[in-house]
Amino acid sequence: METTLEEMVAALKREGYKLTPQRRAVLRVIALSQSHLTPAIIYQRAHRTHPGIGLVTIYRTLNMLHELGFICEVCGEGHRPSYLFRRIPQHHHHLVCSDCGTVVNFTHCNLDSLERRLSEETGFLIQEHLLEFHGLCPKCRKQMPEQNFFLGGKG
Amino acid sequence: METTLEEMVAALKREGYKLTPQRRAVLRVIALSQSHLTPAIIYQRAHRTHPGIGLVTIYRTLNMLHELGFICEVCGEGHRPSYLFRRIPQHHHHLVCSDCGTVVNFTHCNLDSLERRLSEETGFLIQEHLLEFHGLCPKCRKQMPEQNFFLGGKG
DNA sequence: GCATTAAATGAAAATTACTTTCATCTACTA
DNA sequence: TAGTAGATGAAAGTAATTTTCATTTAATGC
Repeated sequence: METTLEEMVAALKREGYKLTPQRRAVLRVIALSQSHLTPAIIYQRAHRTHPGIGLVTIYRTLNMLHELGFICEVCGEGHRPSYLFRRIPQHHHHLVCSDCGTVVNFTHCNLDSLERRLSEETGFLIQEHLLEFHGLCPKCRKQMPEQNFFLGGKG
Repeated sequence: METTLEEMVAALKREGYKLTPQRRAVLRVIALSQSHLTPAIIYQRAHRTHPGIGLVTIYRTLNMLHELGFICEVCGEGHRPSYLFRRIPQHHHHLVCSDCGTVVNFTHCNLDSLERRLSEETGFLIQEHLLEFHGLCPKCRKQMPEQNFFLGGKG
């Protein structure tokens, strides 16, 4: 069901990539986190178990993992991309905590009928969609009770 | 119904901003385009009617317009942000042509029930969502008939 | 119209995020 | 265990954006 660190390792080898300690370190950081991580954060963490790792290696490993489909990009309104272990292989989207960064996956976006309607109305050939929900996870919600009154979106 | 260039100009003045020829040039470029534009493209176009305009001014004007809510950001999977005249003031989303960049707005995303379900299931307080459809507009679709066979999303 | 002034501008430098280059190293294969 | 293709990291390079600051100018009041 859920992709594991071991499966990632196996896939890397299968695809002909070498399994270096640096790559292991990056994989570990990604597989252990429930949040979306920037390259800089991944670098910091990987550095703890593997001092001497270079930021370049982080970028290269992220590219590789993205191409292999093991990580997702979180977009969050025009800022720099951050990355996330793709725990479930099927089509899904993310519910992102804007405070701590925790991400919950959800499948069944039910956008098919909307997609069909838009396609008919506009003549567009729709190829993909991007959907993300942003808010506060239960923990962060408790820590900021005043925020609970703010229910408005961006309009 | 639709926001006009004149309304933008009026709002700027109302908010205490000065109406400089540079700002006029940027407003014009944005109001005339049906696509999302990068700062670099806006710079190029504004340069035609106002040679000597600096790229810094583009960035500053875009920030201002974004804060005032006159432009939307288009995200498109982790790349650099590009901007778009917010023609309709209400909550809406974008259908973006991945070839020519033309954007069609649509309201009624019908995400309320999904949002409620997710909120119940996860305990998240959902504050906003990000939704974009990407595909080929009718014109570009005709120009690349071979693309019509590619209907798969990112899975 | 004209002086005043706070805000806006643009050149240049600084910053940030990322990519490329290249000499060295190392995980894997035979 | 040697050979080798692929991986690494330091350093340089690139691109996008921001900051700094001296100069200019749009709007206001006279």
